[in-house]
Amino acid sequence: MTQIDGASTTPGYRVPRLRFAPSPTGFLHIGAFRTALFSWLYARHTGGQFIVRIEDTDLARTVEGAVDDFTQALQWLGMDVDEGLNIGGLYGPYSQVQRKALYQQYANQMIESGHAYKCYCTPERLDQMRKEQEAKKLPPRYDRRCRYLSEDEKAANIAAGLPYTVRFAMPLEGETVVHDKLHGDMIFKNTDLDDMIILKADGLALYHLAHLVDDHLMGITHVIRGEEWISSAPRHVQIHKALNWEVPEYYHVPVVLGKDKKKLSKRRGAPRWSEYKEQGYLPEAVFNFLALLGWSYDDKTEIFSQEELIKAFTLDRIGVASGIYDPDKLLWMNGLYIRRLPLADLVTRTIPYMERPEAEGGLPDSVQRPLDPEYTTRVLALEQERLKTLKDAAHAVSFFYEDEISYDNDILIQKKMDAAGTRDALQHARTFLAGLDTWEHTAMETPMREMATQLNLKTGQLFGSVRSAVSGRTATPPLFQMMEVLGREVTLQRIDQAIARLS
RNA sequence: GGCGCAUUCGUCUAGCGGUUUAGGACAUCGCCCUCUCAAGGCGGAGAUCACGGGUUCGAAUCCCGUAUGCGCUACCA
Repeated sequence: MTQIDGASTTPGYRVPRLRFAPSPTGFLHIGAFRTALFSWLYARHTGGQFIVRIEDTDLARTVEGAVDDFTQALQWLGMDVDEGLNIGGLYGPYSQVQRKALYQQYANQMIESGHAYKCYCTPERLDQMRKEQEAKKLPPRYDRRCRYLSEDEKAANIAAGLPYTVRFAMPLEGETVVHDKLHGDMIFKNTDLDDMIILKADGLALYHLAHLVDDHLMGITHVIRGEEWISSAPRHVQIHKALNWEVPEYYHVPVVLGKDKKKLSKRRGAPRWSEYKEQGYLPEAVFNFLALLGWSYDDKTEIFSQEELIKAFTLDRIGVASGIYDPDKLLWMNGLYIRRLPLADLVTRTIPYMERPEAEGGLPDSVQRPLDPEYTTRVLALEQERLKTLKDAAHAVSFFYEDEISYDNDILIQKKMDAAGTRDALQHARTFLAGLDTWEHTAMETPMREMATQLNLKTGQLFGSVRSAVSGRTATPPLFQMMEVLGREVTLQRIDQAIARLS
């Protein structure tokens, strides 16, 4: 295996190198990508590199398809990767199972230097020890039995071929300082740190060793990770010392909490990232929203394009307090991004949602696919500012496409009106509309306002009846523009049907 | 239990010793606009800056306690 020591081959100034290192143990929710986003933004802000590495040392929990899933997520969010699995790079491989020998090499090195030792304790003994400690209300911790094995005992264990793990020999006194750029210096007593396992009995490294070896070899300069790692950070600092390696800059960012104030997790109902795609959220809106989850620019700016974010993003403006993620605000932001979309983009991006089967939130199955892009452009022009998600469109505009609309007769009859009066009003409207020279909304409004006056109706009453007749709805885009798009034939036909319903 | 991190409107946040009667955004309420629904505009309500002590002429801002929340405490990451 040829490896390049990234940290030592580039003396002096190093281009920032940051990584996203998920473990493929499940499908990620958007909170998980927020940390990746910070790394990506900083890499792009500084002209550095963004690396993706798979932390797959836990074979038992590895989930099929997980790597594909987050690869797609990065793509969807527009986070391009400089090095990583399936892409390659100078510091590969980028999957930890393929780097097994490397971890063993450094573990051995530490055994030789006295910074680590082989532990022959069985899982059963460990379990029992933990139970006893808990019963005595003591902090559960390895009792370091194998650290003090005599040479004879060691030889006997080796001769017997006993399986072993490798543990890190933590300093027995003193303290460890973790320099964190967000939290400042965090000081830990070494007596609170135990001799954790760094190599499992099967020879594979644990996260504590593996991530650090990789970060070093891959020349990672800034480690941005969730604050759930703070507790183990002093252990990582100690391993760096034992290996005589430089500690990267740590940024422990707050976890994202759900409504229940617990760490966002799939088990607690946090949607997968793909849910947002499926529901018709725009990746640029999700990206913007995610960036604001624990990071802020100033006291007012919160809408940023990706380019603006790259320009504005600095690590020092990441906050330290955990925040509850607010789906309402994301929904608002998505609506805002939809409104700002050029119409042509909106159409091409919305049509796939509309063409989905009815059962999946698309238009009624009776509507012919594929949709006419030109007609749909005219339809969506009227609906754009009313949409919160792309998926909303199908329901909002279905009456533009249906041959038969169904509705309750009650909605035809407006306040302070009766069936006969409504029928009469619709008849007048029908006659007028049928006689128009050109079918343009600008030609409709003024005459119909006059008509309302003549009929002794409020415009709201007349327009409301016509609206319901033509759409089967009570909430629609502006009436005349809607009728223009529907066309004369459909409009008149639907008014006729409404009149028939009231007879 | 131990160790650690955090604590400004319901929520996200600005604030880094005096410019603050604590600013913005979402949500909420009201008004305006208006053919409905939105969008938009204007305005209201909403935070004794967790609490208690210090330091200082002066603290949301610095220090120390307490409380609460969260995280870690695996041959998981």
